[in-house]
Amino acid sequence: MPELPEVETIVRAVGPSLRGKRIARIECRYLPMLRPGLSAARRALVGCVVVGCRRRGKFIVIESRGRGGIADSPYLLIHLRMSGRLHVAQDGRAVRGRHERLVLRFDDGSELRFDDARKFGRAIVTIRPEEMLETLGVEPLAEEFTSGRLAALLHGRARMLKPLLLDQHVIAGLGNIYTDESLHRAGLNPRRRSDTLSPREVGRLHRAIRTALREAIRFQGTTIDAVYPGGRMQERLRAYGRAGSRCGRCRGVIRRIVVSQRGTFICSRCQPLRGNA
DNA sequence: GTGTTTGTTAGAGC
DNA sequence: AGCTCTAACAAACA
Repeated sequence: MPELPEVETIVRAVGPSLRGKRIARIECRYLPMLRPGLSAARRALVGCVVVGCRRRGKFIVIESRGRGGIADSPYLLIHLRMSGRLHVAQDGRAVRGRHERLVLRFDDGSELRFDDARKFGRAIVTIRPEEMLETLGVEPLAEEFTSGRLAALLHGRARMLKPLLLDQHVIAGLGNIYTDESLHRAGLNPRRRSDTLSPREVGRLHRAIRTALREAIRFQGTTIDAVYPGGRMQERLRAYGRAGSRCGRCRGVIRRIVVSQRGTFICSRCQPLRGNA
């Protein structure tokens, strides 16, 4: 479950080593993951040079350029979903992952490898990335994501906070971990209706989302066993995955509940549904 | 076997 | 009509 901080970490790690490389070959071992198909992907991308690698929500956006100039810039969009992993192998012969699905080989012999145990991940080749990305909501770390902007998003609908924050069309990048972390830091109950928050509460939530995400990026994300190894944020999570342990703020106990079919971790003391200013 | 995860979609309900 | 919620689904693993 790589979320915004994990995807950002991957982009920062992989992006610089991708730029300037020419795609020489594409192999795909699980065809349903690749749209619109392997032969179309090869036609579009082979021979192109990678010119950019960035993140939008939980998407990794790889921009390339062919010989044809500005009109000829195909994109590869990658979504890791639950179990996707991405890394660059400098030597094409280095050990392969156990669930390797897609490999871009570059003309210098290095490879970009997409490994995905559960096959939910997707790779999309397109010359119009906006079509995939324009339905995404605001970037929570962008300047435009102000407290006022969040207030409008919350007050404009009457939904429970948790499913609202998880909705990629509203805010792009939060998943189960950082939604729970943000709500805990803000002292808000995940079942709280979005249009009942006071301006102070909106401000707390705004700050909580941004600090939780920034801290997670600083610690290179949360290690999720074999799915996403390497980050150190799991040591700093305050609610997610901590059922039974004490809340670091109020000495309450973190409990696991289910909200909109998702496992949800809250402190029932400092995240009450009512009576919280 | 059971539970867990993401995002999309279909259908129900208000 | 439009919004919201729920269930189902894809698939693997501990």
